[in-house]
Amino acid sequence: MPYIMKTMNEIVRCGMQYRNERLAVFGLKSSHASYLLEICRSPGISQDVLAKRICFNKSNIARQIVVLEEGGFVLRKPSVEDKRVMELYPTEKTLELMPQIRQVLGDWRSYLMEGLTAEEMAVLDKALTSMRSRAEAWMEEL
Amino acid sequence: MPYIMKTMNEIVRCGMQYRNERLAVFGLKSSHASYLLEICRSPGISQDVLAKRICFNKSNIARQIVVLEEGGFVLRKPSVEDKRVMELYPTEKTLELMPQIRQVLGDWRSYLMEGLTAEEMAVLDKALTSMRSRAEAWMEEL
DNA sequence: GTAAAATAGTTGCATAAGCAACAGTTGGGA
DNA sequence: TCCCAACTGTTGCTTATGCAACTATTTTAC
Repeated sequence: MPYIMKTMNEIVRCGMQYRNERLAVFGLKSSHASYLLEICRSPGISQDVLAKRICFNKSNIARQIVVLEEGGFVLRKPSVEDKRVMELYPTEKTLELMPQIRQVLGDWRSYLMEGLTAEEMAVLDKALTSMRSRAEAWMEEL
Repeated sequence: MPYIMKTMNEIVRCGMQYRNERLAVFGLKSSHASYLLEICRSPGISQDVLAKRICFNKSNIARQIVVLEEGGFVLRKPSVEDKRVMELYPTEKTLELMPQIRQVLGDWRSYLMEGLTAEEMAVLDKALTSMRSRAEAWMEEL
């Protein structure tokens, strides 16, 4: 199975285009979904931790978070414990929007995974989770 | 398993950085590996078909192929049957380089998949292949 | 207690990518 | 036959991304 990674790349690129199309009505781009998802999961998360969590360069986080803040999707609050960090919070607007965003992501996932058995899905989930943790481990050591 | 796609995105982004690092010695970037792999698999492939195969926008293909041609990695030959298409061929240099490129891709794959059983790998392969064909089917219909 | 190292975020720069518009070519239908 | 639609590739434009350098804080070591 020499083409697994290539296959994954292609699925991911298609997914980006799908999200770009479906999220446009909310004024969001493909990558913003990851940002908002993670911020909602961990309100108060710092930009640095966010960057590592979703494997983006911290400079992109900085710039896209500005966009999301200007769009009223995210609040940035300086941390009181550590003046270096900016805590990220979802706005009301975002919290109300999340079900629709999750719907878009869920639609794509369901469409792609149609035809797979529950067991295959479980293996896929387990395997990908393991692979991600290894990928992130590699990233950690510079 | 609501985070499968997000997990895949993250694995893919890490992989891009891995390839960028390891392929730099050959004067190649992350995405070039996909291009060369596909051109070696189907010598004479057109830019349009290549774009669809690896899920890239055709304008990127056009520009990156110029880079690869200038670097001596790819030959472009106008098709005799259809004057619109440019046939893409690997150069000798590329053919000699491919084992090393495959090695880089293989190293990353092996590293990521360490710990998975042969059966899990098989399921992963089957599931991803199915998902890719569905993803590409979606792309087809504009 | 202070200096050096590590951390969080920002910004400048170069580049890769997608979209849309365009030109040239081909093929099918009136 | 001729015209229109579909196709292949190119280019202009905008934007997203990564890297490296920088500032400002915090932590660590002496």
